[in-house]
Amino acid sequence: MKTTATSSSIEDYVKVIYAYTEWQDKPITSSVLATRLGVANSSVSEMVRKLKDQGLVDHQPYSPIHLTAEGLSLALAMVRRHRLLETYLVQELGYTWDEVHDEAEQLEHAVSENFIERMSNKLGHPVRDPHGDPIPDAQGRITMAPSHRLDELDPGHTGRISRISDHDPELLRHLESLGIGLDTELTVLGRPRFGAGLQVHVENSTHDAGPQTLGDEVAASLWLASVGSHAECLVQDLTGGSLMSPHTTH
Amino acid sequence: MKTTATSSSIEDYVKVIYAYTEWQDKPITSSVLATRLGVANSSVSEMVRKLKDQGLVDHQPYSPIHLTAEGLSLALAMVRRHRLLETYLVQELGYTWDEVHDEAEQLEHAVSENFIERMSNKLGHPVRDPHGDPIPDAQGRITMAPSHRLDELDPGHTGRISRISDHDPELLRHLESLGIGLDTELTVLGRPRFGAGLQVHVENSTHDAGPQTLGDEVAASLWLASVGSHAECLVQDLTGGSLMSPHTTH
DNA sequence: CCTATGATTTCGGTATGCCTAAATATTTGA
DNA sequence: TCAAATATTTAGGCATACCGAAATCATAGG
Repeated sequence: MKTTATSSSIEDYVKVIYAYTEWQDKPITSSVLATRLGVANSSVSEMVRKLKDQGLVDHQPYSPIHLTAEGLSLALAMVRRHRLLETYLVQELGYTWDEVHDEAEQLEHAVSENFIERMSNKLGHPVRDPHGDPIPDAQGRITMAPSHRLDELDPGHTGRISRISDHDPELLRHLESLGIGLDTELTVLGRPRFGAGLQVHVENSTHDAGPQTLGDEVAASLWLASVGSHAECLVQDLTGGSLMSPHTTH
Repeated sequence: MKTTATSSSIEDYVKVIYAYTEWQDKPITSSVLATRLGVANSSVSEMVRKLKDQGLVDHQPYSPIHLTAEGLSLALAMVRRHRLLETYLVQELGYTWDEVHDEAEQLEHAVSENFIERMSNKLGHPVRDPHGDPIPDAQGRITMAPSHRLDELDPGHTGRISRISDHDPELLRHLESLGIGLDTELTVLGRPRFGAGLQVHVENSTHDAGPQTLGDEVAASLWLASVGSHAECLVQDLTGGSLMSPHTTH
């Protein structure tokens, strides 16, 4: 397993490929990858060839792109970096939820393995970031309570919020004002007879304890873990050894 | 004052040019710059032309290189970043003196202005780093007690160590074992009749309190501030406003 | 079945920042 | 003073990573 040098571009490509399949399993296509990275399609074509040469992805021309075991390992290393950084920025430097993403995006390519492990240590080796996204351990293993998107649950389900999509900072602020955060206990009441949205009962609310209606977009951004299940489920493992260090051009 | 985009290479060039004149005043030459940056002379020639085009240096062909006011401003911003980062890594993440340099070298190009100011805030806005090197404030102003290199002082001088050159990590460890650190009180006794070295009396020593002999290299790595003088002297100022942000390619 | 449409790749080109080798300028000392 | 040694710059190239335009592939609809 020769660890070829990985540039920060390569790290970004691999990370985006991984991210696309984290919460659903269709593999990513060239054009989606281009959009997510903000580069031209032609740039992706070239880079994917390079990633393939380096053994980070499997790819047949005109087909979707899959990570190899080695690519997955690198992606998980980057995800670990990103989420530990976000957690650290919030807990140690007082960043707000919506400030951290861009900062972490830059830092993840610049910090050393030493830095990462010292951070993890200082934080007490957290297994999830401030949004509830799981943080892979140094071996690339991911642990997370089995969860479902709120908008896919039938009425009656009770559980605690285990993940909040961090795509829209505005939405994060909206949820805060509703008293909904990580680990908030919630019961799904159902969809109102007419009109949109999902009615839920927020348990711990410091606000009014009554039922609240969440917009469709909001409900699709929340994951619920059954309140009974304390099972932490090992979602991801890498056969063989420790996470590859991204080995940036230091 | 248009702030042209500065790459991390440009930041390095400007920082090294500045560093060369920080503790003596001969301007840096092309080949010294090349050595310090670890690049070929020809690369320096090209980059210096570019720095000149961007208004960061003054330079006539075949002559030494000077920073312009704008270049100085950028250099001070980078020095501020570097030294704050070193201080932070030592104080908050338990790095040792000799581990911090390379890490800070990478991070200084990646962190945002926001990150820097949050760090400075958390550290209580320190004015010097763990080696005693002054940290410019956000306006580029440097404050430091007037000091002299130990090997340039006449016998009888008493003062406290105000700076320790961080070039040789081994030397740092050696000093530690001698009980000499930042703010250690010291009296210069003189040079022994024959042979090399400088005899000093270490005041606060937790070790034996007798006179110790420092090698020439050691003595040249220590700066002493007179113990009476509590004057903090403003060494550097930038006419006009705040430090330019390096504005990395974020 | 076969074409039109959209997705993907290939083909020249650009910018950065580095290199070696060759040319040119400066300095030094015989 | 002037040639040899040294310092610096120019010239020609390379790698990375991007672009737009043109060519090629895949597939859905008629």
